Amino acid sequence: MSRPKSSVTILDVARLAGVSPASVSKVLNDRPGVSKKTRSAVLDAIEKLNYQTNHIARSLRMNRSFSVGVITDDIEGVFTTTLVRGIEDSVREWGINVFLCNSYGKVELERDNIEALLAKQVDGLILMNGFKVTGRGLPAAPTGHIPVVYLYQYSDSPTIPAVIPDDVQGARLAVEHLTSLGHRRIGVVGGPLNYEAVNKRLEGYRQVLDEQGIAFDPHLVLFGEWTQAEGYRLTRQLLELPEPPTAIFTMSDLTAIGVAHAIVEKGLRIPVDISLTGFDNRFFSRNQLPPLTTVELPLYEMGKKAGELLHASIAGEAPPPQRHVIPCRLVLRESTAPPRK
Amino acid sequence: MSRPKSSVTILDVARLAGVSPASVSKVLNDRPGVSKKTRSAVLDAIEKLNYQTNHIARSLRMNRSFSVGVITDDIEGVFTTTLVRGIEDSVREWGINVFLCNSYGKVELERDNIEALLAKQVDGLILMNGFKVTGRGLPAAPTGHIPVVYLYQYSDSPTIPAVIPDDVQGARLAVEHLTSLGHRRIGVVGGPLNYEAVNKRLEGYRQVLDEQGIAFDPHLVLFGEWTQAEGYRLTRQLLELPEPPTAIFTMSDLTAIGVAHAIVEKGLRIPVDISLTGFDNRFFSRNQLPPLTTVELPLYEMGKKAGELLHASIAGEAPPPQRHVIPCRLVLRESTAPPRK
DNA sequence: TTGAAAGCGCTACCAG
DNA sequence: CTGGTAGCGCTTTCAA
Repeated sequence: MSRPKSSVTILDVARLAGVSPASVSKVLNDRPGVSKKTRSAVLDAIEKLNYQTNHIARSLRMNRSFSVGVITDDIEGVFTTTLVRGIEDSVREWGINVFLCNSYGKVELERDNIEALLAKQVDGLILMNGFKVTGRGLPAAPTGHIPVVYLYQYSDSPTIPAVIPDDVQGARLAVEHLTSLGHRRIGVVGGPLNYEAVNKRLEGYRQVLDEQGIAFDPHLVLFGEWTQAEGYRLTRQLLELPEPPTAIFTMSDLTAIGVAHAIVEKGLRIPVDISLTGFDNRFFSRNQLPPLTTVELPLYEMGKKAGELLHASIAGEAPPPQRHVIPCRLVLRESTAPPRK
Repeated sequence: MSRPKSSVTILDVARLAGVSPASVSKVLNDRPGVSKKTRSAVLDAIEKLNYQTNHIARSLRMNRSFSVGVITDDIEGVFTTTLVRGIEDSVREWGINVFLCNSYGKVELERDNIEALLAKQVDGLILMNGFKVTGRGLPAAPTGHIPVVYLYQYSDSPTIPAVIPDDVQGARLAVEHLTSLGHRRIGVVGGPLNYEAVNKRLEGYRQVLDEQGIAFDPHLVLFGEWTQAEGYRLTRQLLELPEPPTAIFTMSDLTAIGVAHAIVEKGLRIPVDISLTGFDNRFFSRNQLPPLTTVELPLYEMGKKAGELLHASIAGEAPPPQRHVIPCRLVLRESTAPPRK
């Protein structure tokens, strides 16, 4: 059960260098007040002994663990790993490691995870969500005095900053692209209306319409589940309109597959007869026939931002507790073209 | 920089309960040698003060951090998160948390990560891989005395146990299903031959052929990249054979999409004219037309097993340093049927 | 500039 | 069964 304690300590280094442990510590932490001579002696000894800091001891003393916790509702969610990669890349620069926990979206598990992470003395917490419907209030357990940030998750709490994609701007990107091509009748195949993201994207759509002087036609915008089947169903509806759209703005790449099926089935061609845009830039969208023009979510950047925010809070710089909105990017492929005359 | 140390310690508990810190510790750790009375007094005090163990202090004292490190080559790999979920679920039972690190497949980064994790005094390490070509030797940095296990990664090191899927058995599942349906000419669209998994799956294929008294026809088995395009290309080749196969065993679901394209393009129907099986059970395989019969990789179970193995090693039960092969599962859908007579 | 010493919160030994 | 106490490896204060 107990493990060998072979490791060399700061004391060993001090002895070899002929100085005190205090000086070694100063060198290790780049603190002032140590002579060139002492410094190099210490460095030599560290090298010679292959000394490695024991972070546990340091953590106990400093009351700071140099680790943060990340709790996700859905570790297998399609957006999760890119977000985590961003977090990891940003905090690693500060010598911080991340504990990853999965809560399966269960409150009790989130509570257990928070408590476990707190006991491990994490310096901060990121609560993350693949695709959450609406904003959320406080975490499932009190998080004490450590900073918390929400990632891909609207925050209802005034004290907790949230990092989210700019859904309004993302939608604008797609719709502006379509209008600039000359489209005036642009259909919308959206997700469920109880998603904040769906409302934001709708807002972006309407903004562009307004700016272009295009009247909003409610028959042209339909909402439903985030599925292929739903995309198919809604699109059939759209195509049966007396005056069908010449382009369709879809709010998810997965749904867009169903949209494409319905279009093709109707004997129409993409993009000649009808243009199509997706959202998310999932891996398969480049392999669609034709390759799908879509809006890329800034997942990696969001993860990085969340890490930076958390680090800033840990370092004491209170970040403005607000929404941090990260812009999306348009990925042009071959599913869009000017409308037929 | 320094944070408030509001936390209540074991000493506070001891004082309130009117006992010694030693007794509190015993209660906390379920150690024998404490009377019912003392025990309940302690429990009361813990409750009253809302005491939370400081794991850092405990770790320093016990030389054991109750955390393990997981290093992955590719955090965004399609198999990664399910593996991690398995690990997490298994080690959580033991009060262990996981540090997740991404090495991008770079040796230097793996080394840095190992060193950082060692400094954090992790109790063990799991090195994980999405889809690695062949076996690997030692980790990129010495791991000291802590146990290491490879996950989804063949091991060339006699001292490091590896958890891998049973590719032979998985292939057998698919091919036996096909032969039991009556197929005798079964084509193979495989991945690159330098992958261990590809060779194993080929072995499974040949085993079943042998058992069924079907002659191995080298013209029927083709290998190439793990892509859709390659599946398409190889299948066209297969279909131009003087005596084309009545079924195709594909070694990845992604490739199978290309295979299906080639079949349909040729005017053949799945499964009426030709049966098709995939491998991996990726999320999209159920949405193929027709839904794809495929072999599911036991990713979650593999993660669990790796966690268990690691925990056993940490607890001192030296695990047999060998391959731990986890069986696959056949997912029957609609892309397979008896051959036409 | 240096180092002696006091702990951080906990566990484990050992004497009562 | 109980509790006093040493000490895990480190940082930090403070006096020299």
